[in-house]
Amino acid sequence: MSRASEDKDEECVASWCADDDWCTVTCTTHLIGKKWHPVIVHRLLEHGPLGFNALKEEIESISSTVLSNSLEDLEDNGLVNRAIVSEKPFRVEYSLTEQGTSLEPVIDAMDAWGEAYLRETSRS
Amino acid sequence: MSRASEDKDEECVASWCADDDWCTVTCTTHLIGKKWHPVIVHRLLEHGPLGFNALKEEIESISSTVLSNSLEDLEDNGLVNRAIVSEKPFRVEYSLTEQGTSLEPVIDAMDAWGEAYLRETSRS
DNA sequence: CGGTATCCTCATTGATACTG
DNA sequence: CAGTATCAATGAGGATACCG
Repeated sequence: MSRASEDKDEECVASWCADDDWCTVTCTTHLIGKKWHPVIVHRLLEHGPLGFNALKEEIESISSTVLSNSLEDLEDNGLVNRAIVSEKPFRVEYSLTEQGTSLEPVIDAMDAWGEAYLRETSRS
Repeated sequence: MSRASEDKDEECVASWCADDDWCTVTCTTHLIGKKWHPVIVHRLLEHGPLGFNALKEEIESISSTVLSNSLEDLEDNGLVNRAIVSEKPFRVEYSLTEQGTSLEPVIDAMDAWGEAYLRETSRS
């Protein structure tokens, strides 16, 4: 029952989102504002579909538990797709859905800004 | 001593940031990934300089404590400027620094994506 | 007005160990 | 390989009350 929680965010979206304009920003932060979410999306944008451990290697310093939880979260929100690509040697592949892929501008903007910020601050 | 913590992130930036590329995304999430940070920046981008309580009103449902902490955080990271504009009736104004203002593309992207996401999911 | 000081609760993170 | 189950530690978020 851990890999199915389709009941928690359908109405939640409506609840924490009033009709103001800032809710769109709040919405985004709720969906990808967790510590590792943007990084995961970034990785999938860069490398395409990845297996669980491959993804784990890419991110480095994330634990299985947290990666698992994060992926489930992203899956529930329709941003990431989980596909079983092989049964015998059991293999899965995580990839971005269309909605997940559409995050590219956001991630890119964050990427670019982070780079500029680091240049600014740690210029010695 | 609460309004001065200039020692905590100068080298911290270097510590959690290796030389990989993903650190730029991680960097951004560390700086504005907290729950209210993007909203605060969004508000300041929209309305320009605001006093403490004015900002609090704009955000709605944020407590003084959290707003205070968040602003201090943003200040420490050089994204927000705090100016005392009047002593007699004590008044301050929070505004974005240049670096804070440069977050506009990021916030805009989040804004746009959140809007699209909401359209997609809650289209009935 | 513009905050700070406490204190509390819950969420997130994570280490470790184990499973099919 | 691809996870899950537990449990411990931390920390963020927030209610309340009070101060200059």
